[in-house]
This record gives sequence, structure tokens and C-alpha cells, in this order.
Amino acid sequence: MNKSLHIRDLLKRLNKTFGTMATKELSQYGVTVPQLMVIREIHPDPKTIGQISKAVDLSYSTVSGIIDRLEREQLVERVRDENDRRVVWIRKTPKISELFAKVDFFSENFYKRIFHGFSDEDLDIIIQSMETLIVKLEERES
Amino acid sequence: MNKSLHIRDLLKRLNKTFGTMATKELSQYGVTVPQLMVIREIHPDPKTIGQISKAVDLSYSTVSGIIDRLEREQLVERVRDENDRRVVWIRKTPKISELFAKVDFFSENFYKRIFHGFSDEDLDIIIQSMETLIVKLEERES
DNA sequence: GTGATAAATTTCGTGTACGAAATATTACTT
DNA sequence: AAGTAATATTTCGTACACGAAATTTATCAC
Repeated sequence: MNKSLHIRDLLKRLNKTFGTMATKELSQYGVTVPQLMVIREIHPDPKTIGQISKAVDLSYSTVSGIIDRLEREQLVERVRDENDRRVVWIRKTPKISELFAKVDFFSENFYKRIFHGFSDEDLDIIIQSMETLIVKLEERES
Repeated sequence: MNKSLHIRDLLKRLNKTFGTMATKELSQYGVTVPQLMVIREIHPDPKTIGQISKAVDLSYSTVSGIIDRLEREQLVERVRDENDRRVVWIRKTPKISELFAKVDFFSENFYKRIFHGFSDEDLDIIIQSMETLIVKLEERES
């Protein structure tokens, strides 16, 4: 069997499994994984769409859409910059704090629970492998 | 820094980088990654939606949508089973063969090119790490 | 044989995710 | 100061991706 394809396949499955688990746990709080990623970025201080996009590595348009839905739920709000009116600041609302307490707990424990049973050395090997891979990959991307 | 989170992050980045690269290369042939995954499944012999879904690990509805678009491009066609009319067979069309030649070439070389420079031992370590991870993860999923 | 159940697929609604085009605003150039 | 270029964001069109509900057909129980 082709090892490269195998690696690609494992990567996909791992990613999907992680996503599914996190999504399932988060659903009780009424937020999704990308929404949580964005929320984390604007806590406690506001950020612009551009800053958020860079931080979470998603396109402007994707982040804009995510914020549409967060705003609809009144978890964040858009505030125009007074000095440079092109800029939009994304600011948390009061409503978000209760969510935060719960979700902080969630993220604290989620990965710890998942990786329970792996030794520190195991984790280091995994990290090392993937870092080598991503370095080569990203230098090849250009 | 939290190692679990780091691993999750690397996983995401790797997956995304792979996807972006493959998408870019495939765009010249007018197909997407999921479309190619499905096409591979029905070559040379037809499969049902159910079989395809299981093989590519996507939901029925997702596969149904992908096939809608492949059918629109006349790359595949839906054929009702004569004996059990609930079943729909997805069959390749003549138009697909030229695509196949090019895309076969693509897949032959894509991963080899990416993993060029990694020794067999390197790959084994990566595979080993990820397999350990996915086993624990998937047993935890239940 | 008829009604309930089961199985295979599609449809629908929601939420990503992207790039290209559009919009709004600011900065720059002359 | 007018016109152009640059910047920040949104809108639009396309393609996944899922689960729940709907649809169609087959099977099973009686």
C-alpha cells in the first residue's frame, strides 16, 4: 500500500474525528467549532475582521459569515472604527460571558481527556513528525 | 504551551495544506477533491450511493450532492436497479475516460512529489504516531 | 393481500469555506 | 483638489458536509 496515501488518509480521519467530537460536545452550548475559534480571538479585547482572519487562518469572507451568525445570536457586535471607517471591530457582548465560563471549561478538559493515556514522549514524537511534515509541505506550497 | 492543542493545530494545518494543494492542482481538470474520491470508487465498476458513502466516509446526503454535480458534468450517471428499485447505481460515462488518464497521472505523482525527501523510516514513524492516535481516538468516540 | 416496518436515496435547512467582484473609505500623486 | 491606487469588509456564487424529514420501494407479519 502507498504510504503517502495512507498518511493522507490518516490525517483526514484524525481531523474528522476530532471535529466530530468537538462539534458534538459544543452543540450543547449552541456554538460551533469555528464560532468558538472566533470568539476566543475577541476575548477579552476586540479585533478587526482582518486580525481575526489571520489569527484563525480563514478567509475574510468566511470569518465575515461566521460573525454574521454570532451577531445574530447577539454574542458579538460590529463596531465601526471612528478614525478609519473602513475598519470594523468585533466586540463581545454581555451575553457572551456565561457562554465563556462553560466553554472555557470545555476547552480546558477536552483535549486533556482525549490525550489521556499518551505519555509526554509519545506526544513529542507525534508533534515532531507532524512538524517535519508541515515544514516540508509549506515550503513546497510556494 | 499545551501539547494537545498544538497537535490539534498541526493536524488542522496539515489537512488544510494538503487540501489546498490538491484542490489547486485538480482545478485544471475541472474536478474537486471529493469529486475525485467518488469517481475513483466507481471505476471501473458501478457502486450504489450507500457503498460509495461507506467507502469515502461521507454521509449519504453529501455523496448525493457530489453526484448531482458530477452528473451535471456528464461524468457519471444514475441507473435504477431493476430488481430493487430503491437502489441507484452510479456508473461512469464515456466522457470520464479522458479525465481518468490525466487524473491517474495526477494521483500517481502528487503524493510522491510531496513526500519526496522523507525516508521510509520517517514515513513509518509518522504513520505509527497517527495510527496510535486514531485508534485511541476512535475507541473514545463511542 | 394489507398494514406496519425497514431500507435506500433525496430533499431541506444550516453552517462552513473559498475566490472574485462589489462597496466604502482612506491615502497618495501630482 | 481630482483622480488613482490601496485597504478593509461584504456580497455573491459554488461546493462541501451534516442530520432530520420526506419519498420511494421492498419486506414482513398476520
